[in-house]
Amino acid sequence: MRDRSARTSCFSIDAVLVTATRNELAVLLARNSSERERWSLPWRSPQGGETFEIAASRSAQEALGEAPNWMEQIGAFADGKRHPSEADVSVAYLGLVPHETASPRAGYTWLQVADLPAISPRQRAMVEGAVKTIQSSLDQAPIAFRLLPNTFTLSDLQQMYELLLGKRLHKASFRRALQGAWLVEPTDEWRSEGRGRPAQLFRYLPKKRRRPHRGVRFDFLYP
Amino acid sequence: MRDRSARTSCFSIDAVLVTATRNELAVLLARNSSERERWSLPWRSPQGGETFEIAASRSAQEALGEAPNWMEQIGAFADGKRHPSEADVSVAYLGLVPHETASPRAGYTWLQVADLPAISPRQRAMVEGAVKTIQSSLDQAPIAFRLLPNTFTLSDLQQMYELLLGKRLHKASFRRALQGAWLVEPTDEWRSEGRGRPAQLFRYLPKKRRRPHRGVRFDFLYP
DNA sequence: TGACTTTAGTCACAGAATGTGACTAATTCG
DNA sequence: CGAATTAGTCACATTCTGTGACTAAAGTCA
Repeated sequence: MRDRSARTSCFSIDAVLVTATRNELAVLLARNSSERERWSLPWRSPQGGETFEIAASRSAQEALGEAPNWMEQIGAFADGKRHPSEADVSVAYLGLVPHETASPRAGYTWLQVADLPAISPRQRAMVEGAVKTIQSSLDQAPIAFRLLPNTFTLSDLQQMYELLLGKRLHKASFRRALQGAWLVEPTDEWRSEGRGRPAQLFRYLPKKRRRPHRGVRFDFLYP
Repeated sequence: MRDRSARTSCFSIDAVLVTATRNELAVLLARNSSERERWSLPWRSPQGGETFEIAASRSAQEALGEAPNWMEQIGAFADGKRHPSEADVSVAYLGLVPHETASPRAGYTWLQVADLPAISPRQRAMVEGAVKTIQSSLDQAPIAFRLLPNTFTLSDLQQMYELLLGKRLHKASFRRALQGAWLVEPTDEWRSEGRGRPAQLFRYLPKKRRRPHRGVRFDFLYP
C-alpha cells in the first residue's frame, strides 16, 4: 500500500482480515488521507516474483504485525468497480484472526462488517464475498477455531458458532456434536471469569478422521 | 481464443466447462495446433468493457454453441505457471453442462477429468479447482441438477449423485431425503429404457424454503 | 403364453442422531 | 448463609437414517 509509485503490474492483491468481536464480525481497514474513500482494505501490488499468497500475507503483516497463519483466496474482482489502486483486477484473500491476539498497527482499525464505512465498491464486494465464504464453509473448515485463541472454553466456542450462524444453539446438543467430532482436547487449565463455575480450557485438535457422511444432504436454497 | 494479437490486457478469462458422461466427469478442451500444449481450456482476453462473467460466457459460447445458463468464478490463477496466453493472471470460471444437450463445436472435445492430456500447468490447476469446487458445494448448490437435462428420472439423479460423491447410495434413503427437500416435481411423462418398468420423469423445482438446519455440523477434515 | 429377469417405486422396522428440559457442580455476591 | 450465575451432564421423546424386503411394470426367452 505504500508502493503506489512503484507499481508496475495491472492488478492488486487485497487482504480481507476478519475477526470476531463480542457480538459482531469485524474487518480490518486502513484510514486513508489522500484517497477518495477514507477507508480501504490493506492491499499491495505484487513486487517482482511474489506469489499471490505471499503478497496477501505481506499485506496482512503490514497491517497487523504478523500474518494470520492461514489465508485463502476469495476470488478476482473487477467489473468496473473503483479501487484505490488503478488496477484492472484485484485478487482478494481472506484471513481469519483471533481477536485477542490481534493488535492493528497505527492507522488500522477493526470495523464492524455489518456497518461498513465508505470504501471503494470493489473492496465492498470483497468484504461481502468474504462473509459469504465464511458462512458457506462453516461446516467444511474450522472457521470458528481460527477466530479463537489457542485455548478457549466450550462456551466461547459455542458463542462463536452462534455468532457465525446467527442463531442460538442448545448447550447439550452442541457439546454432543463436538464430542462426536473429536475436534477438541481438554487442557488442564481452567478459567474463572467472574461469576459462576470456572470453565475448562480446550484446544483445537486437527485430527484426521474418516468422514462419517451419511446419505445425501439437499441443504441448498438457490435455484 | 482467436484474438491473440488484439489482446491488450494482462489477464485472461478461462472457462472450465464440465459435464458428466456415463461414469466420469469430463471437461471441454480445445485442440491446438500451434501452442506448446496440444490441448487447452477455452479462454479469451476480455474485449473492451466486457465483464468477467460475459467474457467467460462468450468463451463457453464459442466452444459449445450456447453458454451454460449458470457460471461461477473459481478464482484467479497465476503463480508463475505457464498459460497459453502470456497473461500474468487468469481468472477461471466453472460452467456445468448437461451432457445430453451439449455438442461441442469443431475442435473441441469432452475429455475425462480423471485422465487429462497435457495442458498448461495453470489450466490444470483450474480443472483441479473446478473439481474441488464441485465436490465442496455439492450440498450447497444444485450441482447435480445442472448436469442433468430438464427432465430426468430419479434413478438418473441418484446415479449423478453417486458419481459426484464417489459412492453408492441406498435407493430408499435417497428418495426419502429428496422428498423431504421439495426440490423436484413429477411431470406426467414416463420413460421406458429397454428392460424394466418405465420410470417417471421429474423436473427440478427451485423452490425457496426456510433452511431446516439443525444444530451444528462438524464435518470438516482439515486442520 | 408363462416363467424369469430387470428396473422402478414403496414400506416397515431397528438403530442412530437430535431437540429439549431438568438436573448437579462450582464459583461470586450480598 | 442463601441467591445468582455460569459450567457441565443426563435422560427421554422425537426425528432421521440405514437397510432389507416387498410390490409394480415392463422386456426376454422358452
